[in-house]
Amino acid sequence: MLARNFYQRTTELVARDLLGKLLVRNHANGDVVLRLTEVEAYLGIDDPACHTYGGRRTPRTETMWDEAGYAYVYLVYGLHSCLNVVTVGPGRPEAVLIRGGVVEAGSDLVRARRGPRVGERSLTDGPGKLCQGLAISRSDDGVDLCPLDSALRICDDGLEVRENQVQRLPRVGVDYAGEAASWPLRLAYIPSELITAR
DNA sequence: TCTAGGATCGGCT
DNA sequence: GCCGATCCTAGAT
Repeated sequence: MLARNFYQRTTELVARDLLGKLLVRNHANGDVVLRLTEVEAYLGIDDPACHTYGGRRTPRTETMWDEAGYAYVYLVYGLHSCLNVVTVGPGRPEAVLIRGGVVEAGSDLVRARRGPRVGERSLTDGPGKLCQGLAISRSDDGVDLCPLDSALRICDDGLEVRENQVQRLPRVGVDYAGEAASWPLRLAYIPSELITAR
């Protein structure tokens, strides 16, 4: 279980340390556990790709301006939800977008939500897919991730992610942000069995 | 009010 | 690899 102070650090550090952690979703229909494998950092008012760039403060982004350790969920393209974790603290509207993970428990439930024809690999390998599979929607915006009984929380089961298992890549889908689109703020966790070169 | 555009996905070529 | 779906959000009028 990650405590508040885990999130009250620089966004890049939080993003790095979220890799390999477990996202736990409790729901009336059952629980789902997801191992986080891909995240993306959004650095607040100085980041042209971020929703709060230039100090923008709107009803949608209100959660980002508040305390760290809360879920910021928004809708993109009018149809997909995206889950973010708010970082740093009040007045510093930064966050980490959860882009992908691997289902560790509850795959039947995820499959039921994602559809029978969806392959194992594509169950939760994108921000919108992940939210659909875990039944995360706009109504989860502002949910506190820190309480032990939270319906949405992030746990540490002790898995260590070494530096050579972390891939740093440009962010996706933010070409409008100019040079900031190429900042290497997308972090991917490469499980050791997939690392061939060294 | 009105309008433009989007932190994506899945189907099709 | 390309393209359309789809509707909320933010900024302009």
